[in-house]
Amino acid sequence: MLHTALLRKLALIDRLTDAETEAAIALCSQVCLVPRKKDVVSEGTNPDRIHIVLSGWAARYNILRDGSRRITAFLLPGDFCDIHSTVLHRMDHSIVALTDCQIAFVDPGKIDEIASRTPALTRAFWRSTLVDEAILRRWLVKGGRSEALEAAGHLLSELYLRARLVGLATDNMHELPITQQEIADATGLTPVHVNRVLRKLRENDVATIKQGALMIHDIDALHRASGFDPNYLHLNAFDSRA
Amino acid sequence: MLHTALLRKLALIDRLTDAETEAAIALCSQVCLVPRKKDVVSEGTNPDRIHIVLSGWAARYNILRDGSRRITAFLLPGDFCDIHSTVLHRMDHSIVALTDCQIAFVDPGKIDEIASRTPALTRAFWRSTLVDEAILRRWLVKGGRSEALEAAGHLLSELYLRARLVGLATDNMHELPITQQEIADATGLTPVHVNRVLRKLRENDVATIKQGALMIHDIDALHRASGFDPNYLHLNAFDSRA
DNA sequence: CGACCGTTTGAACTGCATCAACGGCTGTGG
DNA sequence: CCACAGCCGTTGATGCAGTTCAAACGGTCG
Repeated sequence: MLHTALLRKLALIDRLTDAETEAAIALCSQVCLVPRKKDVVSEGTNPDRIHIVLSGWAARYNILRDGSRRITAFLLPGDFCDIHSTVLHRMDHSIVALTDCQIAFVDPGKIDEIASRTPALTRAFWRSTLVDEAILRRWLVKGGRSEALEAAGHLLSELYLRARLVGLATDNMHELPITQQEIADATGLTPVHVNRVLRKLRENDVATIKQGALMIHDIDALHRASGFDPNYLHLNAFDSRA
Repeated sequence: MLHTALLRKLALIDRLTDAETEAAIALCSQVCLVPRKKDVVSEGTNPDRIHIVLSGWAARYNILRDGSRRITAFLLPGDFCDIHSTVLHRMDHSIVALTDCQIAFVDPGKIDEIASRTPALTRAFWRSTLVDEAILRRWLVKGGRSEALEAAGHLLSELYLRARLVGLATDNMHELPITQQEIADATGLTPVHVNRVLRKLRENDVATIKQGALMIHDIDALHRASGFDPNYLHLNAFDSRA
């Protein structure tokens, strides 16, 4: 199903009733295809639709003054592109499809409507935004002049876990449809150095990227090498609530 | 007034009725003093209160594996410390008072109550979170291996503007009660290099930090040098709404 | 089969880190 | 009122992780 990933993600975040689940599915009624390399939303525009990734991978990015690109988030199936535009009027960054993507576009009014009718769903959206913020903080912590291997390893750890969460990964591998250039844009390294770091991971039998797939040989070693602690993804957010 | 900064900030974000303003003021009824260098909230805890900075400066931070500290946000008067804890159960970072601070602590239930009674205020809080997220993204963009002068200059530009917004700055100067070490922790540079960068700004008659105050001699030069574009702070968020 | 895109490897360079020391200001206790 | 301690800012010398430039290799698609 197209909306599987979204429901999986919401289910992880909060317990939803059948009615709320229905409401979430209803959001995905209008779908468009965005081909690889094309912007889903562009900087400076004020989109009149909220976008949700249903299939494929996308990325949030800014173009820097020197023309290079900085990726600030990877968007997997189930992720919102721009709830921001419900309240902030202008995109301060762009979103590009890294693979061919199926994107649901939703009338912002519908979100407002949900906000008033199904509070639990609102809380789930709200929570999902806060998790996005936590991920951003973690990227900031990992990016700031810490070692290149740590930054890249951490990114792989996060993507692997997030892919698993929405059902995109098996025990020790998943599709990783991103180039080394894109890993470089996300970590702030050069593609050349990303290549060397990935080679080291391969040589140490930690993880291998081949033909668009990530194979993890030793997840513990990967987590150790990159200081990865999944707590920041707040996966058990609702388990611990009364 | 203690709550002036909070009201100024909310007023910038959204037009509020008198009743909503009253509700915001009511949030600040319980205040405690947190002395400089003491944690307001600590990582790993699940605070049962939401905290709002009323006076003084605070910072969000994580301790890295090597023992160093990474600051991920500066909190000025009017800023929320941890709305997160309304929905996410566990702090994945700490918050420390950089100066002696007056902090309002609010029962999370009160926030929920406001959410149902005064939707405009809820939207203002929501929007303020999204601005925080935008600031994080910008830090990520500026931090990722761009030049040290750009990173430091951008931080000063942002702090100056944010200080002005809540009434803490005059035309070309404001109190900047943070050490070079703290600028280093925020930019991912070493204190030594921060010092050299600040010297360069001073020598070029761009900006000077002296005795806990930032004097800006040439704001345009500062913005140019650091590629600062205030748009990401979404200051005119509500002006452009219908 | 050629063109293109992404990956891989090498060689030389550099911005920032690291280590180390000193100077100035502030507060504190004798 | 002075002496000392501690914190913060400043400056110099050296080294390295990652950049930059350049070139070759392999798969894939029209």
